[in-house]
Amino acid sequence: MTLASQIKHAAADALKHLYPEVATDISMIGVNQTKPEFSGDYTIVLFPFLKLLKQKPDVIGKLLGDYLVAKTELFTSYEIVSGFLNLTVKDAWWVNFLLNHFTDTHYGERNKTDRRVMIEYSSPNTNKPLHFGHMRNIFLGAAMAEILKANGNQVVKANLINDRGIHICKSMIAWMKYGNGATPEKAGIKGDHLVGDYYVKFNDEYKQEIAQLVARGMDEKKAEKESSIMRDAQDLLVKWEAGDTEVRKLWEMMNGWVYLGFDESYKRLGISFDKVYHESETYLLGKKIVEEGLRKKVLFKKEDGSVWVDLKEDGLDEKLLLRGDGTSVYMTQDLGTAKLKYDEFKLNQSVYVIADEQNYHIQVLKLIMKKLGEPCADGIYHLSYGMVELPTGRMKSREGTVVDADDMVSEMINLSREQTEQSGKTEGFSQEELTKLYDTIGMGALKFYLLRVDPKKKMIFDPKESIDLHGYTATFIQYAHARICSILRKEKVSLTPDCTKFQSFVQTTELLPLEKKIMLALEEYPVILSESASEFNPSSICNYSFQLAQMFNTFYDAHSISKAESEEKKQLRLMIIVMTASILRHAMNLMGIKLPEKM
RNA sequence: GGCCCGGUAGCUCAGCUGGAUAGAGCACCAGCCUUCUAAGCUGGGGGUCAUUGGUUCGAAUCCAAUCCGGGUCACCA
Repeated sequence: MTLASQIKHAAADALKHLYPEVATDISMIGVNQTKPEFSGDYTIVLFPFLKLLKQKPDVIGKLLGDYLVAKTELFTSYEIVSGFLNLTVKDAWWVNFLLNHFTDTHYGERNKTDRRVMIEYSSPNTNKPLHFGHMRNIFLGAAMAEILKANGNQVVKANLINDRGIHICKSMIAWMKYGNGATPEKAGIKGDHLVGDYYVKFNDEYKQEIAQLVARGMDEKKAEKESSIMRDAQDLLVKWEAGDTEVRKLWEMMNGWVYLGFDESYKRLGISFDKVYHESETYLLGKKIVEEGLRKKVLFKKEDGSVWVDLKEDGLDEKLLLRGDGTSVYMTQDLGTAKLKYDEFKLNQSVYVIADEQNYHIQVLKLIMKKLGEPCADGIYHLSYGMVELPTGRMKSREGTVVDADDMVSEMINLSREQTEQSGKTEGFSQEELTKLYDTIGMGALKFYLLRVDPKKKMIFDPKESIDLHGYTATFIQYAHARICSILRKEKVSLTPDCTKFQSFVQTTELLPLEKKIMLALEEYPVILSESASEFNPSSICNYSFQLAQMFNTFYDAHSISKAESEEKKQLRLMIIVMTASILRHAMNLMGIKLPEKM
């Protein structure tokens, strides 16, 4: 149990003893960290009790404070300041806490349970390379997977590849018309980029054709339908659905190029999946569910043969589930995949990392599953995140106005190299070590940049401004960690000392405010970790890590560790920094960010 | 128009289960390297927490209305 909740319970017990005739409730007790301008560690707010206990805050505070100091082993003293009871925790408690946990490299984690969670993320289309927005999705998914694991869940990381549909046919048509048999090898570029270029090419040609038709006096709507290149793409989709061997062969070849490109990008980003679904393999499954729904009369058929669900009583509209010609729509395949995931892995929860523009879609998906009586319905959770936009507005692959993921990674690694060289910190590293270091710093900065913001908020990224390596960044945390490692190296203390070391430590001198401040933060980590899981928000861990690193840096400047005032202080501080480094490593590992021992 | 999300310092964001004088980073100004890594530290200026009303001992936080921005409401995915 955390210290804050121990205090809460102690206070609840105290109130029961002091006011046995009044029914006090633990939920009334607010325990916060004491503001730095007052003395004390934790504060109990007294105002909520005034009415109930019919006494002044000073009276209640004195009774409560006296009781807590006398009857618990937690506190040395208290102070009442205008309705706030500030409690000072015994130094011995902190020292004991430190001795018990400073070598625990899994501090804050919860025990494994049987709870099974799938988290689906990335889920790319195979007609274009990954861009900056996809990276937010990917890092969010990967970080949440690790955070959920650390909180005891069994996690399956899944990727659903959107490998069929009209958008892929567009790239194929453009390649056939203008490609002259180009391949990634011949062109010397990654397959996903090559295919993406033809997707852009298609749209350029499409727009031109429409412009020409409109110039000849056709209205725009009609022109969009009459466009020959669009018709070609639609014909291609029909052939694909019919299983035309030539079309399937081309489709397989071009998708193959894209997969190789994706694999390379994923590898560079340090991302992996336990299970990969392809929409081409799952899109038919939904039809069965729809037929079942028709039998159960949950769904209905219109005259033209199309199948619908009526969501009016839920405040929504009618939603199409199957076209008149019997082909499936986006929702159809999602119904199928949702059930497939559930049946295959017996999930308690199925998390979808998808941009907030699809809030409505997922809401409807969940609702339909519920109406159909599918048990997977309750477990569906949409981790909805805001889009990454450019200062000029949304990124559009079609128009080629995107920040490319591969380019961004290269730029970040370059930037970290430049800054390292500039500050003359390359000494003592081999070329190989430097390459690794630049990757660690560059990728760390990139991941942190995208994870430090609350997922549900949209972000604006200006490509003209490079991502900073100072201030609220991964670099800052990495630097603090490297500093700690440097001290430990010199003191010949392992990053993960064996737990018997320091056990003979005895504390005789009072803890300094800065020492206690860091310990307070260390103690809080488990709460941060579990909240970030329940709220599906990695940014709170970024925030916490930055603050902890900042506290260390302040401490580092104010007090020496190697040359502490006494051997006792040195031992204490070594334990503090061992645990600080350990938590920073743990927290950043969840984000997929590595912390170097030297930089 | 209906529904959903957002609006906090010049910029990017924390804080939101109501609590003490609203916090960081960037940028700007002034200091700090013969002493454990200055990718750092200390201090300073900078705020009508979109607006108005309500709830109460107390509101950035809860409620209502309004304004602004975005998303969505396809036989696209």
